[in-house]
Amino acid sequence: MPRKGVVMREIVFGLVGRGLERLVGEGVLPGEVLAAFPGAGTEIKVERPRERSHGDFSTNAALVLARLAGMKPRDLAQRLLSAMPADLLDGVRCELAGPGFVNFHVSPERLRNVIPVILQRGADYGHSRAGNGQRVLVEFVSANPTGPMHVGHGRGAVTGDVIARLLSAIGCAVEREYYINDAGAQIDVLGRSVLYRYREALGCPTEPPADHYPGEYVIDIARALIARDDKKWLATPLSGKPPVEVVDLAIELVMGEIRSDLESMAIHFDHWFSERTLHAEGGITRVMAHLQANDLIHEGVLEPPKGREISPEEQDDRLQVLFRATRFGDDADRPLMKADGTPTYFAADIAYHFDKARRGYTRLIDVWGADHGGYVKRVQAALEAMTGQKELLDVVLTQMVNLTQGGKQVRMSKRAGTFVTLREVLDETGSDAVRFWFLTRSSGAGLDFDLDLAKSRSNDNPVFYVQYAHARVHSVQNKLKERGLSDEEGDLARLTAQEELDLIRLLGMFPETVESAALSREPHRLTYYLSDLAAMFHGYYNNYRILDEDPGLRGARLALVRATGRVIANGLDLLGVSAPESM
RNA sequence: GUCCUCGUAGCUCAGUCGGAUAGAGCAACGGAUUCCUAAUCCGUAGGCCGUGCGUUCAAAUCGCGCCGGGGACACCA
Repeated sequence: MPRKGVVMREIVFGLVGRGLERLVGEGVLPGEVLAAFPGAGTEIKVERPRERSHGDFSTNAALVLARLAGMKPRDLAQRLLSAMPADLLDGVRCELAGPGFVNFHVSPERLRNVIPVILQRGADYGHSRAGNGQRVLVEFVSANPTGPMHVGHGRGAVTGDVIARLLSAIGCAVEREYYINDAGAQIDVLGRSVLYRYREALGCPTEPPADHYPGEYVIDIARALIARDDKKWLATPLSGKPPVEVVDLAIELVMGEIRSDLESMAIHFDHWFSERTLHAEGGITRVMAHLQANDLIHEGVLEPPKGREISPEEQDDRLQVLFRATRFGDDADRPLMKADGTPTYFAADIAYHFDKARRGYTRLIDVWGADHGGYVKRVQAALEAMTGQKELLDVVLTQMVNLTQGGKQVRMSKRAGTFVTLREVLDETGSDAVRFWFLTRSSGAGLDFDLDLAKSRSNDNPVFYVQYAHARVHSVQNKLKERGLSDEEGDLARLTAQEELDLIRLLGMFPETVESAALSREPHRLTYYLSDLAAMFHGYYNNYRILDEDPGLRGARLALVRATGRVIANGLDLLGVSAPESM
């Protein structure tokens, strides 16, 4: 009898692996085939067939290896079939199918085994060690401290946080980091914007600075500045660099808002990394020296941008310091120094990412808005230049969020200061709706967020749909007590209906869903899984009485229902969404 | 012009980094309620997977070329 807790998929991998070993031993196949299997480098796969009649698992091994063996695929498949060890075959029926697939049908007895496994492992079910203890740093949000978060930032926030949760679940050591761009030109703009509103509030208005942030929040900061410093800054000019004391207060207040928004969505960071520390601690000079020493910097003239017309006056023929990004696959060499002698944002970003690498993470993940997509190559290029490591950094890009209400689009414009903030949306719909909804699409696809639907208590609202499935699980159990029915262990063999076996199969796929969502950095896979699971459960619930009079059957169905509730709860937990027991 | 991204049912999108007869939700149409929450479910209909070539035993998936949408393209971040 196979051990409880061993995932079915692993057993099938074992079957195929041992079968191949034997064929190698018999000289049918060359030894190399074993080196790769079941790693990533092989074409040989064990997968879940779409078609149910094709079984629970299927392998293409014979199709892939037919040429190497000099045999027809079906003949090789037949050899593989007879080479598989009988001791692992308990409850698994294998057959040759199609052009040379070997299909594995798992018996109902074996399938049902997952129910006690889920109930035993509880909150741990779905967790694994597939991540192999890797140290991963996920950097996300990193919204500039120049204004409140908008919904687009929110999407990045949820995406990053759930990627981090998923990676933890598969056994990675994950840390979350927020990069604060608290140095640079946009911060000066913020400072001047505050001074402008400050003078306005004190009754000494001036012309607004050429570039300024129009939002209400700037006025709030100005008021706070008055409260703290009174008229101290009235004589300060609105051009040039604003005083540090003013800028720092502004950053502190804006970051306070951002932190509280994140807090409302239960997003916690391990590190808040300030760009200023890079400048202060010489990180940038270190990077420049390193690049210089490796002949990765040269002086050159920047090619004019291709996308727009450049007037002759605008044209810049100046020699400047460029990083040889083209050596690492980027389209152009990128500037490291501004005309005023200060480093570019890119230079700081190299230093920042190099700093991450030096902290010893085996993997870096950045979540950016899609509008920064053009930036991916150069940062990856720089990181490779600094560390010699390729593919250390994964960048996940999130597309825009369109807010709608009653079918009409809610217009957002940062320039006009009328954008709808994340805070407003959170107050309107709540964290659960926002978190779940932001993951109902792959991050690369645009997303419509319907404010009305997201807070509606209807089956059209995917959040409620899944949460309600969970609530139902508990509602049945309450009913059981209410009626004073006995809660016996039940006989799982009584679960013979097609719907029951399908539900059980789906429960068994939860761990691999978590794993694939984590490894591919695609949290939406989990969202889809939960919606499917909820749908299947609702269907089952509607067509079968859980609280049957027969205690044996009742107990079995209750176990299935509880296992389903467990999986939904675990899944929602990975999404950071609550699993209410009643609604 | 270059790079990124997307193109799948009327609409919004999945499709597990090549698998066997391409899925879901919404919308449309037809049903289910003396019953554990109808906040739910069941059924019908709907497709040249943008397009052409190529790679392969096998392509919605990979490569190249077009077509179309979105985004990014010098010392802003």
